[in-house]
Amino acid sequence: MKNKQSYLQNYVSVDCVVLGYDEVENRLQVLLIKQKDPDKQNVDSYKSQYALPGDLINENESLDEAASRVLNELTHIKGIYLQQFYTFGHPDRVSAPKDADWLRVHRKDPNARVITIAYLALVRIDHITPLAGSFAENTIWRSIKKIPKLAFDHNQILGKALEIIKEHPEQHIMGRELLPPKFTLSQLQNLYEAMSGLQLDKRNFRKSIKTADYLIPLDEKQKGVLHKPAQYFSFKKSKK
Amino acid sequence: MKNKQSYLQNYVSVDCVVLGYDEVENRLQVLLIKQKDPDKQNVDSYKSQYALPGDLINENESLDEAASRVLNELTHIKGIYLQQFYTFGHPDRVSAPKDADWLRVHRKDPNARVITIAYLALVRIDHITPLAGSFAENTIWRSIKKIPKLAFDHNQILGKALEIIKEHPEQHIMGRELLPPKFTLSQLQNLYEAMSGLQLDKRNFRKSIKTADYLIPLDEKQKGVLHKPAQYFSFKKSKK
DNA sequence: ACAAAAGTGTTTTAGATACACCCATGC
DNA sequence: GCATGGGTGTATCTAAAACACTTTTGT
Repeated sequence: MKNKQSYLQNYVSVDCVVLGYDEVENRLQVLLIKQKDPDKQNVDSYKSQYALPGDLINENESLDEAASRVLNELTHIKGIYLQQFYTFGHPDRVSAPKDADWLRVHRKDPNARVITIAYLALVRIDHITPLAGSFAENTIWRSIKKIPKLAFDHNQILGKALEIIKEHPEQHIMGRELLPPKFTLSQLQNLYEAMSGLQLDKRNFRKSIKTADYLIPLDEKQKGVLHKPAQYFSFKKSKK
Repeated sequence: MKNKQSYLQNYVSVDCVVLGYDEVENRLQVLLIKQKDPDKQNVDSYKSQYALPGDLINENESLDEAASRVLNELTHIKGIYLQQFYTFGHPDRVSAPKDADWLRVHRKDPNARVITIAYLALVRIDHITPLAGSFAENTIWRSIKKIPKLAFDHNQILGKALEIIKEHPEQHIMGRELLPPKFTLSQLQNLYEAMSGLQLDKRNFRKSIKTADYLIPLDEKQKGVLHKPAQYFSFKKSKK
């Protein structure tokens, strides 16, 4: 019987793709952290990079719990729904030269392989206020149209996340509080458009969302707008 | 800066859900291995169990490569397409009493956590002949309707795999050689039915698959059948 | 009165569903 | 001639797509 399993252990991390819906600009932004500069005296030529919030898992937590904890430690975001979507484990995924400095400072064994389970979350961008923590120097929202070069293989991870929400926008809208408790149908349509990247016809959109009966019409209208005021709606509570 | 990552390493494994389509019985079966009995003198009360083929990953292989290698080592199956579908990492996923004996024999640290990336493959059951290897004592095909109790959390992993193919049968049919190179439309319909678990109407099925143009009609018919001979078809080569 | 977004219906098209009989072959 | 599975068409329903004008408010 072979014994090759004896010492073959690996680092395991989680990475979080947090997409924030910016209703005003009608676009999705991704939450990135800027890696903290370590003491420059010790580490020459260190260049901090942007990265997805992510870190190694702890011993007695599930992967889902790890994702929540790590996101909280780096950005102080709490209580959002994170969904696992893919696992990245190429042997070289953290061994690009651009990442060497960070690893040298933050890992006992900078050359070790790291396998990462990627998570996806969608939030209202004005609903949470990230606050950098742990090794995050600060946090920023970046439009998904203008993604900088990220640490490790994070561009690839983000790309896969964006594919997923484009394919199934509807699955990521209900019950995620991406809109205020009371919203207009135009707001909802804008959200769908931002997620799918498509333009939708107003009448057809309204027909289709009324067929699927997500919505409760409210006895309340917009006020103070310089056009015909829109009716407000809210989501039905999930049927389960 | 915290250093908690220092020694926190984990075992990482891959597990393969290989589903074999049995055309004669028109059903899907899953490939299981029977864990090899170690020397009974040393390990009392060892009970071998059925399990999905899976093992720890090696150092310099990608996850996809690991899945192929592990499957080959345990069953001598080669060259089939394996697709990652979910990662299971609950801290207790390998710590049930039923699994303790196996771990004691096969792992340096039997209490260590193991995170596993699960893979899915679909094959023609008469197209491959598994041959047990490594710690597999033998291999068996079991109908997905009658799954025994499996090692670790493998029942859960298999359940998730079956959900996935039920939801998107069409994605797992093209280009997987689940049928002979020449096949009849009834054979194809049976395959869809086995994968989706649904009964389909013959005329409607034929209409829909001819709309989507997967198929090349061949100038060849069944021979020797005691009914009207069916025309053969083959798949178009993938368009890419 | 004008600007700005809200709101509203009909027609067309395509795809999904339901359904029943004749055909070619081997024995 | 009979048993067996192969093969075919139409009517209906539903969902998606295209498309333009009137309404209500604030200024």
